[in-house]
Amino acid sequence: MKAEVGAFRLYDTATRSVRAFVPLVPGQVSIYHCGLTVQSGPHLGHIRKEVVFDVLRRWLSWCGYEVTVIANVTDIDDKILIKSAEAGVSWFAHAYRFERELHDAYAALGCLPPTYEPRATGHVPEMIEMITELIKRGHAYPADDGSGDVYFDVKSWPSYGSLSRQRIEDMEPAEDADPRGKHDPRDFALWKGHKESEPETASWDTPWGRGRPGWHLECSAMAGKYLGDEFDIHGGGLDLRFPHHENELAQSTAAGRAFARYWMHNALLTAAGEKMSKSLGNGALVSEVIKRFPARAVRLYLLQPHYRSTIEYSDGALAESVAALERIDNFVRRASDLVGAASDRVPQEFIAAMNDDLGTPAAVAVLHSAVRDGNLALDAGDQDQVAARLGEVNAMLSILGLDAAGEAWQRRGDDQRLVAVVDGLITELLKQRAAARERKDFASADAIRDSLAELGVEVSDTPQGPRWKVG
RNA sequence: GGUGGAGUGGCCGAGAGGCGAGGCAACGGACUGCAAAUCCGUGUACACGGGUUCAAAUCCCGUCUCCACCUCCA
Repeated sequence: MKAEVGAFRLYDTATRSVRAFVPLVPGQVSIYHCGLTVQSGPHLGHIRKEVVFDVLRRWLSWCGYEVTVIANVTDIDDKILIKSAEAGVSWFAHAYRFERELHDAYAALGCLPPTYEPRATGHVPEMIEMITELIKRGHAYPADDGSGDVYFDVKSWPSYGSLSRQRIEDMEPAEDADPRGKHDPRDFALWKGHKESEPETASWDTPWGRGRPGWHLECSAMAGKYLGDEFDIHGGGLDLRFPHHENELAQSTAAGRAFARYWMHNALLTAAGEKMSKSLGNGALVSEVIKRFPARAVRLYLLQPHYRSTIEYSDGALAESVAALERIDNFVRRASDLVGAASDRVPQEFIAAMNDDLGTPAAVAVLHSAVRDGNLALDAGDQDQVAARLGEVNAMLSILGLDAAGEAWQRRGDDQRLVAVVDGLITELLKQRAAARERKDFASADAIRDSLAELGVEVSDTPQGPRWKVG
């Protein structure tokens, strides 16, 4: 364990305060965060959550904890059924297609895969077990209207509303005002009875008739199955706090489980002043954004603000991150050329920043300052200092998931022999340019540089000789 | 109506009573055949109005604007 237990402090939505993080089991951390409903391609807001929890996981791992991360996939819900029907494909094909897109998006943004990613449809027995327990304890009831729905009885659970600090009496009545078989309009569905209009494959047998999982229940059931009755951190976007997380908390505790010890919510990404969302159709799809901006710069863009601050999406700000990352990469390249590999070392200020509720803004500032000091050492030709700063920069980049050589960014299929050939060809051209410069034939030298530039190869002269990169 | 959160320089974005985080951009300089990269220098910012204090972006009161959630949104 590199870090002192309790050194990491985390904002807990349930208590609305930053608390020392003390895990349930010493040396281990269990995290559950709500994954996506795979009804359409992920936008930048969705992936912000993945990046935030990826950094949390990397940080806790660096601190020496053994981290288990469970992120579910909601592969059945109203919207999946509706959209798949519109598209004329089966609901499971529709869900799986977007599940794959989600995986592509995490990988593109350098997120390590969760320890396990359970699907809702694979956990019906666990849900039935939980509903049975809730009915037995008097906190749930099958609908009176014979629909096959099963509801949670919010009035039977006095602490309902505690996570979001809302009182049942103050809640706005539901818009549709259709009480169906509910005892109270605020009761929510644990299980949804099968409807004639829905495909037969989208329903499962239960003691209450055929039907399908309710959204809230599936997370409680899966968190319980993989992390146990009590676990450390439950996360998700701020918009899930109510009703989703409130309902999960109510169900799980009403079923006799202690559930999450800390609730962590990331703020949302807005576009033109409004929440980026699937329903508004204003989402910048990850797949589109990474065509226009390097994915690592997108990740840096998402980590420069604190995870609890709203980010107002802008191309301009993203472009700034591209420039900032280029400066960091330039240092790493120049320093590595000079000193080769350097041993990792994480600065104390970086540790302090990360321990303070995952303070990535201050952590990134420490990174920039190490880069500046490293550049200074490079200009001075101080190899020891260059190596020291390079080791720090690499270590910090790795924790933030921004190290270009890290496993999350490794592209498969790069042909190393082809890379060697290209390097050889360009080096040959650079030799000719050097010869031209030697005889002060700058016109020829510039012509070579210009023709390489047309191919997208940027050449720059350094004290160690010419360097090239694909810009 | 209820519950949270926000308004900071040209831009992005931290901080939360006392030396102006950091980045991007701009301008000036050093270096360079020219560039690029890099470094150095240049800024009297905290929505508005009051108040508390030796000292307020930060605390208090009021006002304005914006965002999120209030039954299947990350």
